[in-house]
Amino acid sequence: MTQSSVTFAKALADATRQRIMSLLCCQWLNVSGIVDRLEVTQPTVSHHLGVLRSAGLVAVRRQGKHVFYTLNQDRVANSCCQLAEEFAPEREVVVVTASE
Amino acid sequence: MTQSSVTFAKALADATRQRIMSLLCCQWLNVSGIVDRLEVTQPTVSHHLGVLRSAGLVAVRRQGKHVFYTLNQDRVANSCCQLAEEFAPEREVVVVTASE
DNA sequence: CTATTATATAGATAATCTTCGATTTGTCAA
DNA sequence: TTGACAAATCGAAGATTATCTATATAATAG
Repeated sequence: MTQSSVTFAKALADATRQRIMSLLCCQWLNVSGIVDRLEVTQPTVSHHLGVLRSAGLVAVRRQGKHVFYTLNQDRVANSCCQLAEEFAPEREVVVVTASE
Repeated sequence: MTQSSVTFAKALADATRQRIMSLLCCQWLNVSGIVDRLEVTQPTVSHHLGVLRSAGLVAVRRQGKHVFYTLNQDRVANSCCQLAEEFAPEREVVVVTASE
């Protein structure tokens, strides 16, 4: 059991945070863009983004006044595999790498 | 974002619970057996087992006065894949099924 | 430089979670 | 049936977390 596997699980252990992750999954969005799509305040979104950032799950890019975030899918995929390795070692869970 | 993906993440979002999961990973253990191997009390272990049970992550078997638990690796592996599908849809995370 | 807009941080509150000691429930042996 | 042991539940204390409002910081336009 590693520290990072607890950190990863904690980062996913909240419905609002998972909704933010879904939004950031395949696109860059700035904070206001996230706020517009959810029913929580801007500081709440910033808080959750901070948690995701601490867990290393998002990439950040500043552009003028805006700060854009996106989910780091590689980190998510690898962390999922790591969890499976720890707690389902008799199964084999892998990231399929496109062979071309 | 499904309900179960939050439930699963919450179940893993505690270090003590992950330690219990490690213990139950490849063996059946009764509650006292878990208590002996950790530094927490019996009610605490029972509580965590209840959380894991609610999340459908453990199998339970009563044997006389003892109640034995083991981790359901299939559930863990599938839940990990489900998380990856939701939050890393552009990666492909799969459970490799032994081809014989 | 000042006003405006976007985001982060601070501080407070309420809810949730972890843990414990005490008690109850379940199971068996005598 | 009673006594002993295993596990679950209860109830409370303390810690952590989620959320909000208010405020501070950062960036830009004028």
